[in-house]
Amino acid sequence: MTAVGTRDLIVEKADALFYEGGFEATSFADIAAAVGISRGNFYHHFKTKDAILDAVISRRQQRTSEMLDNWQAKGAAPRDRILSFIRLLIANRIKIMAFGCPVGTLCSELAKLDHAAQHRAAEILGLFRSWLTGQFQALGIIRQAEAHAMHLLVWSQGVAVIAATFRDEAFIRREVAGIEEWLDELLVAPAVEN
Amino acid sequence: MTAVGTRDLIVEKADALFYEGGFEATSFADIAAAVGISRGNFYHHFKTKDAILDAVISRRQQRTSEMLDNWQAKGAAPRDRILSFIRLLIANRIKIMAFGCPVGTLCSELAKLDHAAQHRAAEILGLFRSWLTGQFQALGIIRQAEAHAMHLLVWSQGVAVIAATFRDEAFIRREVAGIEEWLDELLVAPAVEN
DNA sequence: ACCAGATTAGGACAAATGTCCTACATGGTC
DNA sequence: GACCATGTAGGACATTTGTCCTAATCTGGT
Repeated sequence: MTAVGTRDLIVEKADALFYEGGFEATSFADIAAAVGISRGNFYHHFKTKDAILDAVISRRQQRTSEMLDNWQAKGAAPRDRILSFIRLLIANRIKIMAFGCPVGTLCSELAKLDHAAQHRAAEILGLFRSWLTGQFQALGIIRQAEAHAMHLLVWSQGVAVIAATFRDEAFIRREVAGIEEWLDELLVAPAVEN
Repeated sequence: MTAVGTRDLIVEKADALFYEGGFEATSFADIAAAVGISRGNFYHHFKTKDAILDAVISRRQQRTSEMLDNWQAKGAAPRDRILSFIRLLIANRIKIMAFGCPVGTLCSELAKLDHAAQHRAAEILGLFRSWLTGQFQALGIIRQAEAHAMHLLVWSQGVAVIAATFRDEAFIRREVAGIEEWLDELLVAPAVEN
């Protein structure tokens, strides 16, 4: 009926609530209140809480893919594409300082819960991993491409955890500058290293 | 009565359960079952769940302090002390691959819950931060000591998150080798950088 | 032998949880 | 106007949650 279906609205609100409060701590009632529908009505759209989580993960996978495709389509140099990834930390710094990385914290929580969906959540980080690997390969860095991609994931996830712990914006900017410096040093390194 | 008091046993078991399952997802019943006492008996030792969390955090603070003091007392070179910190990732790799870093994941969860104890949990990471800063200073690296300490925290937290997500032990070893390399490059850098 | 305090088991309690059912409203199709 | 699929509200349901009470048991000191 509505321009955006109720189902999509549920997934959108659930995504935000899972991010800001955690999956386990978010109840059906919380989501229903955020969407503005009755608790019972939920059952029509999602049979279980896990089904909502599944939809939330699918939505994140799709959005991530779209974002990466957009960066890819812009025709920018691979270096600039990698910088787009790094600067997500700056662009989302307010929420990161409050709740950490939406993907990293979800993966951590689902790992602890030993939840069936943990591998699907990990795939989101896998999308970044593959895409970053591709960027390094496009730069002629073949042998170490995957390791560099993993290192960027490590660095950004670490910044997110520490940023949420100490709530220090200057720290984020310092680390991001450090990542960019690291990247530029990589790109002028002799080809034999790659 | 027992060699180790019931209260201590509760804190110990709660600590493990919070780590392996998360604070929110762990119930009184879970802890009682792990300790082997009745649910009601809990109230005698801890009035609320938050009180248990408080005791767990205190215990972790104390254990962390003891560990850092031990490393300090061993008379090793600051470089070796820093290596002890880094190699925690190797020593605890099995649990880290399953549940992440006990401190980092706790801080992340409490941040999301906006829990009153989140700052006390952050103090545990603060202990590492101060201690690492002291090691760099002992190495004559003054101006950048704090930044280097923060960077080590970032790196190790990032490794923990990614290790728990992808469950890859070889990756952990590769990153730890990278951290050690980074450290050694730091220590041969011209003093003007410090 | 006795007692006071500490410790324990068992369960009560209201509130919240995820799940599920039924009845009503709405809007489009024959 | 009759019909049907879809969406919605309200609430039932058993279970679990954190919290709290009471009564029994244990222990160490006198």
